[in-house]
Amino acid sequence: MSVIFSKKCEYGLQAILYLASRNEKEYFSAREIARDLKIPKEFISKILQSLVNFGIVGSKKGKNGGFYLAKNPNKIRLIDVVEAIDGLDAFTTCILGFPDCSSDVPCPVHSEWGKLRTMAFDMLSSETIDQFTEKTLRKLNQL
Amino acid sequence: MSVIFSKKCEYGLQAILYLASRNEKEYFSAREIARDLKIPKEFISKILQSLVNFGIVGSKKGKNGGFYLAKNPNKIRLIDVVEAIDGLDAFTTCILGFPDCSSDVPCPVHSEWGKLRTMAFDMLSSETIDQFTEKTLRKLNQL
DNA sequence: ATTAAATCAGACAAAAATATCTTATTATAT
DNA sequence: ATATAATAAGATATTTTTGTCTGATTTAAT
Repeated sequence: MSVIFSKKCEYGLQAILYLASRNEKEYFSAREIARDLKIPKEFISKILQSLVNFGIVGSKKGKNGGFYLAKNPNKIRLIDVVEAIDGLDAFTTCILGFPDCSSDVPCPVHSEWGKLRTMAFDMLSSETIDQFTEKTLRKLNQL
Repeated sequence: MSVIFSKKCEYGLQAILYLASRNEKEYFSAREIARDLKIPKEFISKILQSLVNFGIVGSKKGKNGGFYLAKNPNKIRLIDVVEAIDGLDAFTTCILGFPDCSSDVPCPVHSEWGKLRTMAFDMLSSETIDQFTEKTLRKLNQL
């Protein structure tokens, strides 16, 4: 299957957008995030833990604890989340998997795809989470 | 890991480009394709078989047999190969995996990413294999 | 005719991604 | 103090993807 983000990364982005779009509480537990986004609880829990290690998300243990954004949403870029979860290999390695593809000895589709990939990277790099919070809220209300 | 094409699809595209760029023989065996492209023989064999079923590649059994392009390279679009191997789901399903994402109830990044994905789709749809044969030949000579 | 070399089909194996379970630790509410 | 509910960490299980093996059939060269 062709795919752009791994499931982990999809879920991570969803969770980040979820956290950013709700400010009625300080902490959101993995349980409620999982319920609302229909993601396995233990899985999203693991993903959030790794985002905690990257400093994007914060957590509080114990009863009534949970997760929260550790940074201002206007300081979190989509690419940061992608990098934390999936890494940036997809933006640097050869799109066709030719082992020795480089700018010097490019694979046949190198330059064409390079453009597209650069666009994707730039888009992810320029767009911050806060730009999507309204839209996310609207979306969550529909679920 | 974020990724655009599956390994199968990468290998399939590589093999198609390989076939299109060489015309010194009529048939190329899975063995030599695998050797030159450094792909496991049985794996590329399976992939080529599925491309045969889609009518993109033809095959001849028996000694000195092998695979060949069943169509003129200027009639084979990159998207055809992708579709045959990975399907087109990546171009239609929600990029963030929101289960109920649609144009009516779009996910937060729907329209932004929609543009990019449409571009990718258009690029793959407009580009045919013959446009890359020279480049592929150059690439293969370097291996 | 026989042998060698190829595709084809299907079963099997290994690795990676996704998902679940279990236990420990922490913090709040009662 | 105790019970409850949360994160954290690590082991385990399942599923999907990737890769391998075996045998059948086909074709050409010898």
